Amino acid sequence: MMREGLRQLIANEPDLEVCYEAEDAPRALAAIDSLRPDLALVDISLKESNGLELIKDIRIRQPELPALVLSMHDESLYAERVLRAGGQGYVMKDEGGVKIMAAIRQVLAGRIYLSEKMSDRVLGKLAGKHAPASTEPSVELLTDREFEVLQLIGRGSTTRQIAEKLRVSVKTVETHRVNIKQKLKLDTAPELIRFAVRWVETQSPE
Amino acid sequence: MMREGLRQLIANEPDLEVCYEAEDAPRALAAIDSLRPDLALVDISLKESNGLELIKDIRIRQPELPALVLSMHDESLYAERVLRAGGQGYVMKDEGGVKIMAAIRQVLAGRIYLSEKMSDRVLGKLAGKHAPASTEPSVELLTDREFEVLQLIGRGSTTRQIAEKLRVSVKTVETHRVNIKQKLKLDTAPELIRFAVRWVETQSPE
DNA sequence: CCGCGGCTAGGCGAAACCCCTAGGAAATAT
DNA sequence: ATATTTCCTAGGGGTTTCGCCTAGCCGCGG
Repeated sequence: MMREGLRQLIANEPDLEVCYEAEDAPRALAAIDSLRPDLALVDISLKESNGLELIKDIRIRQPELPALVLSMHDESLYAERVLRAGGQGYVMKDEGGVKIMAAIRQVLAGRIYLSEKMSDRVLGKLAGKHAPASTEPSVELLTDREFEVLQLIGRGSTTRQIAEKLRVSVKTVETHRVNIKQKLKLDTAPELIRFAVRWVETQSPE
Repeated sequence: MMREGLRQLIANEPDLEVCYEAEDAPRALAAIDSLRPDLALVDISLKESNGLELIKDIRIRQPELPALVLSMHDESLYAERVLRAGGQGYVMKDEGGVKIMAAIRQVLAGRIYLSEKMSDRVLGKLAGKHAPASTEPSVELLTDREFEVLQLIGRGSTTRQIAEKLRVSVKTVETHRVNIKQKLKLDTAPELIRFAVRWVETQSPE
């Protein structure tokens, strides 16, 4: 149904045309090879395989073909991953037809599309970069001590518990937290904890 | 865009008509009062207020008006809560037009609609055989409001932000947090956040 | 009618958060 | 060799949240 609405939206634009709708990634790639579209709209909420791999495959086969990702998630992490995978834009499904069309046209014009709040977060980190060398965000900017604190935060420790474990003052831990937030461009304490929890999870399997 | 596709879908049915599309819950309720529709389609995507409250409000105002919930989440917990709140059905947005129409017609016919796997789970649970085998242990102890708070915590919101979003006092949110911690047997605030983040992640996998 | 669960919210002290500054040590640049 | 930067440390002070109280209101069910 999502696709139906999207097709309708595009069909209303006189200068745009939907040349194919793929059920899955293999068919999408095959169609891209044969039909040579100007733009690929990728739904990243696909169960069964993920859209990021599809974007990477598209990038390999046709580096010039821009990919605009439609997602139902509003997480900046996804937007970052999309850009790192080589996608040209990221727009949420519930954004409304106007914004989606704006995204489509912006990407067709060769630009990157991100919603404002996303671009604020993401742009600074990986603007212009096309080398996906580093896997995770800028965690590597953290010092050893900050890194240590981040991990303890990610395990659910309180500031006091961290201070005790590291044998330092609570004030010191607070300073580390502030520095971590700045380096990771996080605004609030809950966001810091959330990031830490996620990061710890990705680091240690299970 | 979602709405556009949905309207298109319904417009293609000769015997069905879309009488109104509401931007938010208050407008929806007002329109329900004046237009007296045969069915309410409720988007439960939980950005901006929540659909459960809307369903309850609908139930109060017009007990005979059936509500079919459209969601992008596929957790059985949602389906259960929807039914408990008085909804007549639960269907996922990416289900395809055919299934969505089937759901609409089934609910219009006075029946409850659930996807197969959900009805299996929900009915099985009500039947007494306890085969949860999924999700965290005691999240189901939470009330709707607590559940909502838990999700916002898991998305990295501060207490204040949650209070603003839910339009209640900070104190109320704090009370909810305390109750959640008790029910989930969590000791500290960071542990609560950690749990919430993990739980939210299991709801919308990458 | 009354109780009970759920949502609401205030009081209050302690803890955490946030922004500021700052010293000493080690690494790095000049 | 000296200067600068970086890192770890930590305090001051004001705001916010936490944690544990109590408590009113309402709808539902015995």
